[in-house]
Amino acid sequence: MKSESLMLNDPMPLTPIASASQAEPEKRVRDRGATEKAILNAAKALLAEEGFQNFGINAVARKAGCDKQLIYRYYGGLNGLVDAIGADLGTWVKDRIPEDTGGMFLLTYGDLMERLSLLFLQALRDDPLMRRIVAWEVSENTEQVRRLSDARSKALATWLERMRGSLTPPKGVDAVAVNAILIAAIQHIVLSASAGGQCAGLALKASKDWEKAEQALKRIVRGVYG
Amino acid sequence: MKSESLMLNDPMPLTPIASASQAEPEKRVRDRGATEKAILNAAKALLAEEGFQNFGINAVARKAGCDKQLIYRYYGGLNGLVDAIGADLGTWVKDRIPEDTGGMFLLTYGDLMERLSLLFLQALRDDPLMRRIVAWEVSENTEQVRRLSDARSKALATWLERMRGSLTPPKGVDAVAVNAILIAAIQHIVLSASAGGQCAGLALKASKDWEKAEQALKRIVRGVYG
DNA sequence: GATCGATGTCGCCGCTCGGCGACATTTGAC
DNA sequence: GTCAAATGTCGCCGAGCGGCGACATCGATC
Repeated sequence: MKSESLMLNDPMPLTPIASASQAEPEKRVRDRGATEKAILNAAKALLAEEGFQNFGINAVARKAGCDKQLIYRYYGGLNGLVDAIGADLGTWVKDRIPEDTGGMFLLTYGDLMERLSLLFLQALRDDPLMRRIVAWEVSENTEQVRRLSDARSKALATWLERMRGSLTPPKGVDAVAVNAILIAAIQHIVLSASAGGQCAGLALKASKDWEKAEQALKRIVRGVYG
Repeated sequence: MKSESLMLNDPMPLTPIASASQAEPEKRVRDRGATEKAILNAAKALLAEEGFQNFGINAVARKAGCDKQLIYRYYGGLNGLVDAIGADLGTWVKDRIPEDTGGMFLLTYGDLMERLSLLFLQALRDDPLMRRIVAWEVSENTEQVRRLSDARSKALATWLERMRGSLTPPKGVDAVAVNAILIAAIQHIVLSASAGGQCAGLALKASKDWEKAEQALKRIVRGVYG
């Protein structure tokens, strides 16, 4: 309105909020795709950083630096946005499949499960979003969390499947049940550590604490699978 | 005000809420001790039934059938009330120590840990409040939850200590770390089952599902402790 | 019977939330 | 240039929250 000439290529257009005080928001100009991505990324970041407690329309919009109305328009509300996060979780698998076996030959199912356990432990430790989702899963049973949970368990299952290759568990062991317990253990250990820095009296802060935990985990895996 | 005679011994005094339509609240008449207990019980019940999500001053007061102001007066707010719940958790130990060993001689550390694992699993399955607290612990790291967490881990530690007796773990095994992982596994399995009826692809609804889980747990314990 | 502390009740405050209608601005097709 | 659709913005609504001040009622004591 206030300019009748040179309205194109304005080097620093109107910024409703002081431009230098904010960190990331990255100006977008009427680019729906970019805005959608910004919203999705904001949602993932918010969930990873703050947890599901303060996860809501208003908070996501604030973080994305856009109006919440856009979340309704583009994702149909929080549920749709959560679905989008879930869909995004599918990419987790590819990122977590190492090319080689770490210079180690996996000859037995025990070899495999030892390696998978440690890999999964490390992956969870490195992935705050995944951690928050796991914590969410055991805390609520709403439609939203169920969808996320489905996506996550599907991703986990295909990951395990891909890594398993052709190795089969020893006879006489209920591998599904045993592995479920191992996964449960890993998830809870990481969640506990992440929330309180310890689990059942075992400190989990320094890397030497984690070495102890990994050692114990290996012993357990070897105990069942040899 | 409207009665100048017979104001004592009124058979049904003023009930601000219809008396027969409510379930439990149990009329109290200016009995501070009873009111305090009612508030504490309401808080525990609310936490156990609804989880920590909707746990707040208003909800507790509603459930206790009293005014929220009393929670401030008697407990100094939610924090004090949570402390009271934590203190109450100490009684958990006594309730969970069986008199006999279930007709079984605990000769080795493996015998002991197998039994303790199954006992702990069952105890958690039977105790919704404990479950909610565990879920809370891995979801938040606030002052409130830290206090509850301390109380719970203390209770758990003394329980283990009492049950352990004079048995000692085998040499060469980091029992603290291994047991932390076992406890983590049990807690997460129960939480997962409670929230979604399954864990990592293992269904956990029917009692035969649980038998599988217990079997696997036993194998794992025996694997490390013999 | 008057008094006063203990106990219980009421209603307000400021805030955030999810949800949405109404409006402003830009872009692109014609 | 025109105009409609796409995109972004503003502000309202009803509800619930934690917190608390002010008030009502009861019971014991003198």
